Amino acid sequence: MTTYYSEHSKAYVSVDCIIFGFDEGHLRVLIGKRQMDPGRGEWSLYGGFVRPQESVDKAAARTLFELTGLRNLYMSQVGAFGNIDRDPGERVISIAYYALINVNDYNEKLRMQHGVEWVNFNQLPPMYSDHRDMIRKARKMMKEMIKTNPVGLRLLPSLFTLTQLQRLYEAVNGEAIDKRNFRKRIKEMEFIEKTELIDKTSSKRGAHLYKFNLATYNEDRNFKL
Amino acid sequence: MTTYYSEHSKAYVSVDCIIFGFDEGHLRVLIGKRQMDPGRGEWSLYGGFVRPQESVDKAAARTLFELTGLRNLYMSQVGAFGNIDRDPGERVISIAYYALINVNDYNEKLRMQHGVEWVNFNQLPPMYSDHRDMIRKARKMMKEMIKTNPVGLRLLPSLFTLTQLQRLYEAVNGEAIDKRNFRKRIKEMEFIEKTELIDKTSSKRGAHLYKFNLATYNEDRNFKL
DNA sequence: TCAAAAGTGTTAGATTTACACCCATGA
DNA sequence: TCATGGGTGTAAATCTAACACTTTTGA
Repeated sequence: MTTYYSEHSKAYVSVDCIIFGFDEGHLRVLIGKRQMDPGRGEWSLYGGFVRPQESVDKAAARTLFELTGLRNLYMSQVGAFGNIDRDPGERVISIAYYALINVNDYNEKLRMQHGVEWVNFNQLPPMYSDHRDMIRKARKMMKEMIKTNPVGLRLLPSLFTLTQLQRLYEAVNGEAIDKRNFRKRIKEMEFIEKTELIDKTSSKRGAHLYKFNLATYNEDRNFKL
Repeated sequence: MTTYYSEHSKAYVSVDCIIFGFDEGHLRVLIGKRQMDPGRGEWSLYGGFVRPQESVDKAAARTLFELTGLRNLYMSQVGAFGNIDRDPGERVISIAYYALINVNDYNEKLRMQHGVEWVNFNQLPPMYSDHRDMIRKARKMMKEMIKTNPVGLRLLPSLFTLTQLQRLYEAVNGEAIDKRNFRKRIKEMEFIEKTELIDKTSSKRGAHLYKFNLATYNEDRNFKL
C-alpha cells in the first residue's frame, strides 16, 4: 500500500438513503427506528458504510438493494453532510442519496424485517442527527427534478390514471393543480400514452390507464411541467 | 475514543474548489499544475484534506482562504465524488465546492505563489482525475443558481455597467441575450441600483455604473432572469 | 467626422391561468 | 336516482421574443 497522504487523517464515510414513495395521495419517506448505537431508537434514514472496494454511488445502490431487494431504482446524490458532531460517536461523513420507488414494488415482509415504515412527508417525527436536513434537501432537489424529467413516474405503478398522476404532482409541489390545465399539458407529452385499459378501483365510471413510453420519450425529452 | 464503527474502514476525505471568475467577457476557472504526487504536473483544481476537527464546509472555506486570502466568498457544495480509483494513490473521497470571486479581488502575487491561473472555461486543458467532471457539474449548478439568485454579481466589481452584467450572463448561459430585453428585466429588479457614477474605460460616451443593494434585495428576493 | 459603445419602446406571438358543466356508473 | 370521480374547451391576461435607431464623445 502506498502512503502518499499518510500525514492526513481518515474518516468513516457512510451513505444515507432518502426513499420517497407515493401512496394514498401523500408523498412518503421510508424511515425506521435506529437499531444501533449511538442514537438507538431514534427515527432515522436507512444507511450504511462505504466499503473500501466500492464507489460511493455503488455503496448507495447496494444499501438500497439491501433494504428493498430492488435494483435499477432511480437514485440521485443529495450531497455530503460533514459537520463534526453529526454523529455522536465518531467522525462520520455521510453522503445522502434520494431514491424513488413505487410502494407496491416493496415487499411488505422485507419492509417489516427491516423495521422501516412509510411516513407521510408532512408529518415527519424528530429525527436522528441531521437526517431531517437530508430529507429536506432531497425533497427540494426532487421537486426541481420532476419539473423537467419524468422521474416522478417511478413513484407510480406502470399503469396509472391521470388523476393519480395529478395527485402525485400536487403532493410533490405542495399545491393544487387545475385539472383541465394539467390534462392539457399531459396530452402534449407524447411519451405518456393512453391505453385502452380502464381502472375501476377509484370510481364507478372508471378512468383510462396511461403508461410511460420510454422510446417515445427518448425521441424528444423536452417538457416542462 | 469510542469505537462504535471499528469493523468498518475509513477513507481520506478531501475538498476541491472550483473557483469561478469573470474577466474580459469570459467565464474563467482557477486551476494549477498539481504540485504533489500522484499526478504531479497535471492540471488540477485546488484542494485539501478535511481535518478531524473541522466540518467539511469549514474545510472548503479554509482551503479557499489559503488559496485566495479572501473570506466570506459565495460557496456552494457541488457534491461528493467517490469512485474507487479517482485518486491513483489511495482511496480518497472528495467533496467539491464552487466559489465565485471577483478576479480583481485576487492578489496577483498570491496567485503566482500558488501557481494557479485563470483559465477560460471554454478552453480547459485535460485535467487530473475527475476534476473535469467536477467543473462541469459546478458550472451546471451555477448556471441554474444564477437564474433566481443574484450570486452572479459576486463575479463583478461592486460597481459595474449593464453591459458588463449582460456579458456575464451571456458567458454563463453560453448564448447571446437581447440588449433591450435584458435591460428591461434589470430595470425591474429594484436591488440593482443605478449610481450617478460613469465608467469611461470601455466607451467614449461612458456608461452608468450600477450597484447591488442588499437591503432592497432582502425586501423582495423574487426575480427570474 | 466617424467609429464605437450606450441607451431606449413597441408589437406580435406564445404561454399561462381561470373557470363550469356534462358523463358514466354502481350503490 | 343520486353521489362520485372522469372527462372536456375557451377566452383573457401575462409573458416572451423580435426588432432599429439615436446619442455621446474621444480619437
